[in-house]
Amino acid sequence: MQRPFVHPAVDDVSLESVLYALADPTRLEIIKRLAGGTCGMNCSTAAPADLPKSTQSHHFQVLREAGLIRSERRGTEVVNSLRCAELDKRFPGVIASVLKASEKTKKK
Amino acid sequence: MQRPFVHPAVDDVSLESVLYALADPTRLEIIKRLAGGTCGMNCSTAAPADLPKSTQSHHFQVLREAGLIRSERRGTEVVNSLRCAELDKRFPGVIASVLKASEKTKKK
DNA sequence: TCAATAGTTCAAGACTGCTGAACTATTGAT
DNA sequence: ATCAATAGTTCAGCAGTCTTGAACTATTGA
Repeated sequence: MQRPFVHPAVDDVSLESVLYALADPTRLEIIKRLAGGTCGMNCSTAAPADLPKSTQSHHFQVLREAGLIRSERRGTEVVNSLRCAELDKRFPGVIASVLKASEKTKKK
Repeated sequence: MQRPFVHPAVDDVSLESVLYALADPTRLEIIKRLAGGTCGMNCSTAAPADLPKSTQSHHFQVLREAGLIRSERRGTEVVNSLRCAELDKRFPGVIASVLKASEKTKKK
Protein backbone atom coordinates (compact mmCIF):
# COMPACT_ATOMS: atom_id res chain seq x y z
CA MET A 1 0.00 0.00 0.00
CA GLN A 2 2.80 2.28 -0.50
CA ARG A 3 3.52 2.26 -4.11
CA PRO A 4 1.04 4.53 -5.87
CA PHE A 5 -1.26 2.97 -8.45
CA VAL A 6 -0.32 3.34 -12.06
CA HIS A 7 -3.08 4.10 -14.55
CA PRO A 8 -2.39 4.20 -18.26
CA ALA A 9 -3.37 7.33 -20.16
CA VAL A 10 -6.55 6.67 -22.08
CA ASP A 11 -4.70 6.94 -25.39
CA ASP A 12 -2.30 4.24 -24.33
CA VAL A 13 -5.11 1.81 -23.59
CA SER A 14 -5.19 -0.97 -26.15
CA LEU A 15 -8.34 -2.61 -27.41
CA GLU A 16 -6.80 -6.05 -26.95
CA SER A 17 -6.02 -5.49 -23.31
CA VAL A 18 -9.54 -4.20 -22.70
CA LEU A 19 -11.06 -7.25 -24.35
CA TYR A 20 -8.67 -9.51 -22.53
CA ALA A 21 -9.59 -7.95 -19.19
CA LEU A 22 -13.29 -8.31 -19.92
CA ALA A 23 -12.98 -11.90 -21.12
CA ASP A 24 -12.64 -13.27 -17.60
CA PRO A 25 -15.95 -14.03 -15.86
CA THR A 26 -14.73 -12.75 -12.52
CA ARG A 27 -13.48 -9.51 -13.97
CA LEU A 28 -16.60 -9.01 -16.07
CA GLU A 29 -18.64 -9.44 -12.91
CA ILE A 30 -16.55 -6.80 -11.16
CA ILE A 31 -17.01 -4.41 -14.05
CA LYS A 32 -20.75 -5.01 -14.05
CA ARG A 33 -20.96 -4.19 -10.36
CA LEU A 34 -18.90 -1.07 -10.77
CA ALA A 35 -21.07 -0.01 -13.69
CA GLY A 36 -24.19 -0.65 -11.67
CA GLY A 37 -23.22 1.44 -8.65
CA THR A 38 -23.32 5.21 -8.76
CA CYS A 39 -19.99 5.74 -7.05
CA GLY A 40 -16.72 3.89 -6.45
CA MET A 41 -16.60 0.61 -4.58
CA ASN A 42 -13.85 -0.96 -2.54
CA CYS A 43 -12.30 -4.18 -3.73
CA SER A 44 -14.13 -6.60 -1.44
CA THR A 45 -17.49 -5.09 -2.32
CA ALA A 46 -16.97 -5.14 -6.05
CA ALA A 47 -15.50 -8.64 -6.17
CA PRO A 48 -17.60 -11.78 -5.80
CA ALA A 49 -17.86 -12.97 -2.21
CA ASP A 50 -15.35 -15.58 -1.02
CA LEU A 51 -12.89 -14.84 -3.76
CA PRO A 52 -9.47 -15.06 -2.10
CA LYS A 53 -8.00 -11.66 -1.43
CA SER A 54 -4.85 -12.32 -3.38
CA THR A 55 -6.98 -13.23 -6.38
CA GLN A 56 -9.03 -10.07 -5.95
CA SER A 57 -5.86 -8.05 -5.89
CA HIS A 58 -4.69 -9.72 -9.03
CA HIS A 59 -7.91 -9.06 -10.96
CA PHE A 60 -8.07 -5.43 -9.90
CA GLN A 61 -4.52 -5.02 -11.04
CA VAL A 62 -5.35 -6.46 -14.45
CA LEU A 63 -8.37 -4.19 -14.78
CA ARG A 64 -6.37 -1.17 -13.70
CA GLU A 65 -3.48 -1.85 -16.05
CA ALA A 66 -5.86 -2.51 -18.90
CA GLY A 67 -7.24 0.98 -18.31
CA LEU A 68 -10.74 -0.13 -17.34
CA ILE A 69 -10.81 1.12 -13.79
CA ARG A 70 -9.30 3.83 -11.68
CA SER A 71 -8.24 3.01 -8.13
CA GLU A 72 -7.63 5.40 -5.28
CA ARG A 73 -6.60 4.74 -1.72
CA ARG A 74 -8.93 5.99 1.00
CA GLY A 75 -7.46 5.06 4.33
CA THR A 76 -7.14 1.30 4.48
CA GLU A 77 -9.34 0.69 1.50
CA VAL A 78 -9.14 1.19 -2.22
CA VAL A 79 -11.99 2.83 -4.06
CA ASN A 80 -12.40 1.60 -7.62
CA SER A 81 -14.40 3.18 -10.37
CA LEU A 82 -15.02 2.48 -14.02
CA ARG A 83 -13.38 4.84 -16.49
CA CYS A 84 -16.48 4.79 -18.67
CA ALA A 85 -16.49 8.26 -20.17
CA GLU A 86 -12.85 8.11 -21.24
CA LEU A 87 -13.18 4.60 -22.58
CA ASP A 88 -16.30 5.37 -24.52
CA LYS A 89 -14.53 8.24 -26.16
CA ARG A 90 -11.66 6.02 -27.21
CA PHE A 91 -13.66 2.90 -28.10
CA PRO A 92 -17.19 4.13 -28.74
CA GLY A 93 -19.86 1.66 -27.78
CA VAL A 94 -17.57 -1.18 -26.85
CA ILE A 95 -18.00 -1.15 -23.08
CA ALA A 96 -21.67 -0.22 -23.32
CA SER A 97 -22.54 -3.03 -25.73
CA VAL A 98 -20.57 -5.57 -23.70
CA LEU A 99 -22.34 -4.55 -20.50
CA LYS A 100 -25.68 -4.72 -22.21
CA ALA A 101 -24.91 -8.12 -23.69
CA SER A 102 -23.79 -9.42 -20.33
CA GLU A 103 -27.12 -8.44 -18.82
CA LYS A 104 -29.01 -10.52 -21.32
CA THR A 105 -26.74 -13.50 -20.95
CA LYS A 106 -26.62 -13.40 -17.17
CA LYS A 107 -29.95 -15.16 -16.56
CA LYS A 108 -29.14 -18.75 -17.16
CA MET B 1 -9.67 -33.30 -42.40
CA GLN B 2 -12.12 -35.92 -41.77
CA ARG B 3 -13.85 -34.97 -38.64
CA PRO B 4 -16.54 -32.43 -39.44
CA PHE B 5 -16.29 -28.99 -37.87
CA VAL B 6 -18.35 -28.31 -34.82
CA HIS B 7 -20.06 -24.94 -34.56
CA PRO B 8 -21.92 -23.94 -31.44
CA ALA B 9 -25.52 -22.81 -31.81
CA VAL B 10 -25.71 -19.05 -31.56
CA ASP B 11 -27.59 -19.28 -28.29
CA ASP B 12 -24.83 -21.36 -26.77
CA VAL B 13 -22.21 -18.77 -27.60
CA SER B 14 -20.96 -17.06 -24.47
CA LEU B 15 -19.96 -13.44 -24.28
CA GLU B 16 -16.80 -14.36 -22.40
CA SER B 17 -15.61 -16.74 -25.07
CA VAL B 18 -16.28 -14.14 -27.76
CA LEU B 19 -14.29 -11.52 -25.87
CA TYR B 20 -11.57 -14.01 -25.17
CA ALA B 21 -11.31 -14.94 -28.83
CA LEU B 22 -11.16 -11.28 -29.85
CA ALA B 23 -8.57 -10.40 -27.21
CA ASP B 24 -5.72 -11.98 -29.15
CA PRO B 25 -4.07 -9.68 -31.72
CA THR B 26 -3.69 -12.45 -34.28
CA ARG B 27 -7.30 -13.53 -34.00
CA LEU B 28 -8.57 -9.96 -34.07
CA GLU B 29 -6.59 -9.46 -37.25
CA ILE B 30 -8.18 -12.57 -38.76
CA ILE B 31 -11.63 -11.33 -37.83
CA LYS B 32 -10.90 -7.93 -39.34
CA ARG B 33 -9.88 -9.52 -42.61
CA LEU B 34 -12.94 -11.73 -42.69
CA ALA B 35 -15.12 -8.73 -41.94
CA GLY B 36 -13.44 -6.76 -44.70
CA GLY B 37 -13.92 -9.33 -47.46
CA THR B 38 -17.28 -9.90 -49.05
CA CYS B 39 -17.10 -13.68 -49.03
CA GLY B 40 -15.35 -16.46 -47.14
CA MET B 41 -11.59 -16.77 -47.06
CA ASN B 42 -9.38 -19.78 -46.64
CA CYS B 43 -7.19 -20.04 -43.57
CA SER B 44 -3.91 -18.97 -45.10
CA THR B 45 -5.46 -15.92 -46.70
CA ALA B 46 -7.22 -14.73 -43.59
CA ALA B 47 -4.26 -15.33 -41.28
CA PRO B 48 -1.22 -13.06 -41.19
CA ALA B 49 1.56 -14.18 -43.52
CA ASP B 50 4.25 -16.46 -42.10
CA LEU B 51 2.18 -17.53 -39.15
CA PRO B 52 2.99 -21.23 -38.64
CA LYS B 53 0.25 -23.45 -39.98
CA SER B 54 -0.28 -25.22 -36.69
CA THR B 55 -0.79 -21.85 -35.05
CA GLN B 56 -3.27 -20.85 -37.75
CA SER B 57 -5.18 -24.02 -37.18
CA HIS B 58 -5.24 -23.36 -33.48
CA HIS B 59 -6.56 -19.82 -33.83
CA PHE B 60 -9.26 -20.81 -36.30
CA GLN B 61 -10.33 -23.52 -33.93
CA VAL B 62 -10.62 -21.02 -31.08
CA LEU B 63 -12.62 -18.63 -33.26
CA ARG B 64 -14.86 -21.43 -34.45
CA GLU B 65 -15.52 -22.81 -30.99
CA ALA B 66 -16.17 -19.34 -29.64
CA GLY B 67 -18.88 -19.03 -32.29
CA LEU B 68 -17.27 -16.19 -34.20
CA ILE B 69 -16.69 -17.91 -37.50
CA ARG B 70 -18.17 -20.67 -39.58
CA SER B 71 -15.81 -23.01 -41.44
CA GLU B 72 -16.60 -25.25 -44.39
CA ARG B 73 -14.38 -27.60 -46.31
CA ARG B 74 -14.05 -26.97 -50.03
CA GLY B 75 -11.72 -29.55 -51.46
CA THR B 76 -8.37 -29.17 -49.79
CA GLU B 77 -9.15 -25.84 -48.28
CA VAL B 78 -11.36 -24.48 -45.58
CA VAL B 79 -13.53 -21.46 -46.24
CA ASN B 80 -14.12 -19.32 -43.20
CA SER B 81 -16.72 -16.63 -42.74
CA LEU B 82 -17.78 -14.37 -39.93
CA ARG B 83 -21.11 -15.17 -38.29
CA CYS B 84 -21.93 -11.47 -38.07
CA ALA B 85 -25.68 -11.46 -38.43
CA GLU B 86 -26.24 -14.17 -35.84
CA LEU B 87 -23.77 -12.64 -33.43
CA ASP B 88 -25.20 -9.19 -33.76
CA LYS B 89 -28.59 -10.54 -32.92
CA ARG B 90 -27.27 -12.20 -29.79
CA PHE B 91 -24.86 -9.48 -28.68
CA PRO B 92 -26.05 -6.32 -30.41
CA GLY B 93 -23.29 -3.93 -31.32
CA VAL B 94 -20.46 -5.84 -29.71
CA ILE B 95 -18.69 -7.10 -32.82
CA ALA B 96 -19.44 -3.95 -34.75
CA SER B 97 -18.05 -1.62 -32.10
CA VAL B 98 -14.97 -3.76 -31.60
CA LEU B 99 -14.28 -3.80 -35.33
CA LYS B 100 -14.77 -0.06 -35.54
CA ALA B 101 -12.51 0.52 -32.54
CA SER B 102 -9.83 -1.71 -34.00
CA GLU B 103 -9.81 0.39 -37.15
CA LYS B 104 -9.06 3.53 -35.22
CA THR B 105 -6.40 1.91 -33.12
CA LYS B 106 -4.71 0.18 -36.01
CA LYS B 107 -2.74 3.18 -37.29
CA LYS B 108 0.08 3.39 -34.83
C1' DT C 1 0.61 0.92 21.45
C1' DC C 2 -2.17 -2.85 19.93
C1' DA C 3 -5.65 -5.27 17.43
C1' DA C 4 -8.44 -5.18 13.47
C1' DT C 5 -9.12 -4.18 8.76
C1' DA C 6 -7.94 -3.85 3.80
C1' DG C 7 -5.12 -4.96 0.51
C1' DT C 8 -0.28 -6.39 -1.52
C1' DT C 9 3.57 -9.37 -2.60
C1' DC C 10 5.73 -13.65 -3.32
C1' DA C 11 6.22 -18.36 -4.68
C1' DA C 12 4.63 -22.64 -6.46
C1' DG C 13 1.52 -25.88 -8.55
C1' DA C 14 -1.99 -26.16 -12.11
C1' DC C 15 -3.39 -24.87 -16.33
C1' DT C 16 -3.04 -22.79 -21.32
C1' DG C 17 -1.05 -21.38 -25.51
C1' DC C 18 2.24 -21.56 -29.35
C1' DT C 19 4.76 -24.13 -32.46
C1' DG C 20 7.80 -27.86 -34.83
C1' DA C 21 7.29 -32.43 -36.56
C1' DA C 22 4.69 -35.82 -38.41
C1' DC C 23 0.38 -36.82 -40.41
C1' DT C 24 -4.19 -36.94 -43.47
C1' DA C 25 -7.13 -35.55 -47.23
C1' DT C 26 -7.96 -33.62 -51.71
C1' DT C 27 -6.59 -32.05 -56.25
C1' DG C 28 -4.23 -32.09 -60.57
C1' DA C 29 -0.71 -33.84 -63.58
C1' DT C 30 1.37 -37.73 -65.81
C1' DA D 1 -3.86 -45.45 -61.06
C1' DT D 2 -0.01 -43.13 -59.06
C1' DC D 3 2.58 -39.33 -57.46
C1' DA D 4 3.62 -34.78 -56.06
C1' DA D 5 1.79 -30.62 -54.36
C1' DT D 6 -1.33 -28.17 -51.55
C1' DA D 7 -4.08 -27.16 -47.35
C1' DG D 8 -4.86 -28.05 -43.04
C1' DT D 9 -4.84 -31.18 -38.59
C1' DT D 10 -2.96 -33.54 -34.62
C1' DC D 11 0.25 -34.28 -31.07
C1' DA D 12 3.64 -33.30 -27.65
C1' DG D 13 6.55 -30.34 -25.11
C1' DC D 14 8.23 -26.03 -23.58
C1' DA D 15 7.06 -21.58 -22.02
C1' DG D 16 4.27 -18.53 -20.10
C1' DT D 17 0.08 -17.31 -17.22
C1' DC D 18 -3.49 -17.86 -13.45
C1' DT D 19 -4.84 -18.83 -8.88
C1' DT D 20 -4.07 -19.03 -4.23
C1' DG D 21 -1.99 -19.74 0.59
C1' DA D 22 1.28 -17.54 3.53
C1' DA D 23 3.55 -13.74 5.03
C1' DC D 24 3.69 -8.89 4.84
C1' DT D 25 2.49 -3.55 4.95
C1' DA D 26 -0.38 0.40 5.84
C1' DT D 27 -4.10 2.72 8.09
C1' DT D 28 -7.67 3.28 11.52
C1' DG D 29 -9.76 3.22 15.99
C1' DA D 30 -9.72 1.91 20.72
